[in-house]
Amino acid sequence: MIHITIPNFNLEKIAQSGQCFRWEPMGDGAYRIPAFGRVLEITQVAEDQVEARCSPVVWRQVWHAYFDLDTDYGLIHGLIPKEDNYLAQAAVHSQGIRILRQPLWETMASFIISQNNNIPRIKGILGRLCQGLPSFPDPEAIAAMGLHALRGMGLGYRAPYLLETARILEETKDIFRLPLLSYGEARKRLMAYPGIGCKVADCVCLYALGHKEAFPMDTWMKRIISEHYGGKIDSTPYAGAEGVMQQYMFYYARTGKT
DNA sequence: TGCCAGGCTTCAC
DNA sequence: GTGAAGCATGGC
Repeated sequence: MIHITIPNFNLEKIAQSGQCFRWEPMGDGAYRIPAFGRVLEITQVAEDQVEARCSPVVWRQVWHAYFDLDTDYGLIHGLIPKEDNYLAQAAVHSQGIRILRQPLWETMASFIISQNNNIPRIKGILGRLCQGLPSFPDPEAIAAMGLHALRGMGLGYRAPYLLETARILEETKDIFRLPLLSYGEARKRLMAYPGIGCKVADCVCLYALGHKEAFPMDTWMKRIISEHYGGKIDSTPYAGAEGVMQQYMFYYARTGKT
């Protein structure tokens, strides 16, 4: 068990921020977090303080990057223009959220499944997909499940998207290439996969590849921009951190009071 | 019950 | 290049 103090770190907010779908709440601020073939048990014990059930070495080698601990979120908050009231409020409300750096394939699969879907149902599908498995099924395992089984898990019309993407990923070995690409290159390459358009590609770029300039444009963001920014948002003041601001606005719109 | 969900593909035009 | 239809499913 290790005790760690981290500025801008709130497990519950991250859990509800819509970027991860397989965290298991254990009560009293504790979560079981599966990633990279491991499971981390971690508890929020105070503001910006957690206790994690792992060794310091594993924390440093695995979870440090997962929780994006090299990024100074205080610095990012400072980029918000004073006159941008909505974003300023969203950032205050969302303080503690970090952009996770999650496994690439799981993120691709999760956001293919997320399209035109709601979060409780996404979690249900992913839970069934991992049922009885020690970790998230790799592309080969998904391909082996076949269309019928995937449909049986509730993927609907997304089943062939996931199946084809799994097959192509196996062939291309893109799992090793995508992390080496720039944001623009990675986005373009991702969009060549069936079931991955600009929004899902941006989610993968942001939540798996660490490209914080990615700004996933979903129905919530479109509504926010329409209602609070006159239909067009200027993100140049916080260039390079667009994805973080997007996350704040998304979380605020979903959980904040009106 | 009907609407909607962290959209994408296809097909007009 | 832009716009609209169609898509499976179940949470609310």
